[in-house]
Amino acid sequence: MARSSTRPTSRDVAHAAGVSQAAVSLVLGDKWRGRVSEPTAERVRQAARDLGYRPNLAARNLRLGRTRTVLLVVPALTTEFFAGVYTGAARVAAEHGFGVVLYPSPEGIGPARDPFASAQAALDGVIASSMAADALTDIRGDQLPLVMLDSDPAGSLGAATVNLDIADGVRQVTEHLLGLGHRRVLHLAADVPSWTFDIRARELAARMAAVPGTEVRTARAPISIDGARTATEAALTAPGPRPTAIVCDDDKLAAGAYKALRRLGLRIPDDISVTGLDDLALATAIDPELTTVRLDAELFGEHGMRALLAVLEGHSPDNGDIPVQLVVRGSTAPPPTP
Amino acid sequence: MARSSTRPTSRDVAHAAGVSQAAVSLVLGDKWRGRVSEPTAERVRQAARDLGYRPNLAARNLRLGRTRTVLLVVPALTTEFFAGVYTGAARVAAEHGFGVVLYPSPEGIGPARDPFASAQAALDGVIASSMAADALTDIRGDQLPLVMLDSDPAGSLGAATVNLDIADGVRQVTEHLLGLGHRRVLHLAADVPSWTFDIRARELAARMAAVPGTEVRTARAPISIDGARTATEAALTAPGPRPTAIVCDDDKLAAGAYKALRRLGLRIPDDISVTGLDDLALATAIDPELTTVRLDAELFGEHGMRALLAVLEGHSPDNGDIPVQLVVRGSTAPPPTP
DNA sequence: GCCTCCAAGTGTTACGTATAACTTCCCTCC
DNA sequence: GGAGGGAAGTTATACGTAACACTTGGAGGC
Repeated sequence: MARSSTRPTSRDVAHAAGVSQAAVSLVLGDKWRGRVSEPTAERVRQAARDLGYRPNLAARNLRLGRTRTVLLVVPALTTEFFAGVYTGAARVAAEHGFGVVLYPSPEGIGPARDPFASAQAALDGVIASSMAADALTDIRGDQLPLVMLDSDPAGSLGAATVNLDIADGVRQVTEHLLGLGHRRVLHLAADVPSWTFDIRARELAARMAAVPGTEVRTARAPISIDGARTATEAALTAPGPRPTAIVCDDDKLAAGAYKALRRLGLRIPDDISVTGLDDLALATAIDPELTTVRLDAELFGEHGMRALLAVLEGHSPDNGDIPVQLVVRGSTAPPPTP
Repeated sequence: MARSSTRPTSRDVAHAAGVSQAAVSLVLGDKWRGRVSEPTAERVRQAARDLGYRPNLAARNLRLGRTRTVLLVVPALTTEFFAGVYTGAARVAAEHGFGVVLYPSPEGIGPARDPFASAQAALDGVIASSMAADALTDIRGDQLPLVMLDSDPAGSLGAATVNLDIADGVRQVTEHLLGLGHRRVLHLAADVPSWTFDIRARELAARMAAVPGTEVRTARAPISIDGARTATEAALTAPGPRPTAIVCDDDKLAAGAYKALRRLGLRIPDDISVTGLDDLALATAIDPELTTVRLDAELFGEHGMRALLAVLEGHSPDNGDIPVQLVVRGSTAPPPTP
């Protein structure tokens, strides 16, 4: 049969179909109406099929000077949420003929390796989570179009930002707890420097401060179940009146709080209420099911991709935070009557 | 806002350093010892730094005819486990100057879109989970080197396979339960056609059949907490003697079983024991903590990558299943005395 | 003084593709 | 019967890089 070992090129297809390489490019690129006759086009397509021809992407990318490929930089840890982000981004990308390549910034210690060295695909642009901020310096070095997810609009050096309306989520949580009668709250905060966590603390403090006689204490923990358990135990065994509710920066922290409370013999929600943020699968796996804020990860990814496409086309993306929704489940109730 | 309209090329660097493009290529490619003097080399490096030069990967890939990039095809659903697989594979890849690109096969209905169209990077090889098997036909069409993860060695059409020793994990679970005195077991099976699940059923049945007076019933559920809850409730309210233990195909199914048992008013492990498989974060978030089989996802990824590198170099990879380890926690105990 | 050898480069080419510019042939219209 | 025009292609080129083959200017050997 044909020459083996090496992949067939468009020239091989051309030879097999008895036409020039240019004709093959026209036909397979779907730009042949009025330039190549239908029978000839069919002959080319048949030859391509017979040879199992696949265009060489490196060559195409070089020729076109663009790759229709975009990099999504995400933290390696919180995988469930960012799987949703990827799904949404990839869907929108596919609609526009783009591909998405993931760069999970390694969760080990130390700064992320250069994402461009690691994700060796040639790229048109980058979407980056602010939680993978250690990779950011590398990225800014390049002049690649960049969209930041959940990043401080003021501190993003001119990059476009797409944000979930976390502040509103925290507002909903706070109103919910205040409405139930809670006044002493423990804030179980993620021990990760990131704007998206800063904003939680700020909003919670502001909302609570607006009501007289309230108090917010803060405990910091790494984002892991064990870390959260330890921090919660320490906070609750400290002197002073016990909080009647724990507001957690995310669902994983809430799962850790559950374990601490169980150890301390406190019942949820009778003795103490707990809230999360994310609405992961975890939230309905634990008992009682967690009152939390649902973040629509896929919608987040879709908006991120759309923003990047806008930047690539020279428009400025339309901002506007993505709404989030409180989901009330069994982990919150009025505080115990003393 | 110096919109440098085009990215600098190696020719620009050459011009800035007063040398030829070839010299730039030699210096930056680290192949210059004895070919370029040290002062000149330093001038080139400085010019590259000044201009912010980054080699065009499309051009390099085209020239070299290889990309040092590998595709990892994973199912979009079970993200935590495959995050670990990615981490391990990426670590080994980096040691050999390779990059890894993820293709999470879309979890929607219908066959996966062509991964090569979607992950538009040019590729040297592919590692694919058998759980993303719907993408497999596309892959086999190409002649790309392929390594399958957790796939039937006999049915993989000659592709190399790397497998966890799931059979041994199930054996350990079964011995554990038999040792505690359990004789009637419910197998909560994943309703997903995949060799890795088939093997669980086969091994469980074989081990139980070796002991007289035992019985295995099977319930099938999609891999979701709600699906597992429904299936478990149905199985436990069916007529006949109630099983004293539930063996789940993975941890997520076990979480669903927990919810069903709580609804039915059955205590774990006093009334009924439960086991999982994976050892996700979920396993220690639920109460009581889950007895399960720890799969070392990172080690799995490392072995997969090593196997692919071997194939790329023309060797045949050394097979041998990856060991797994039973982790006994609070969800298993002797059956209740009647 | 001539040959050889080596260091330190330069000139050139090919990788596979997409497309602008050109050619050829044939048909139509005045 | 010549001008014009469209259909159906082909030829030629550039994208940015890596590497082979070649040049040049001395230093050293005999």
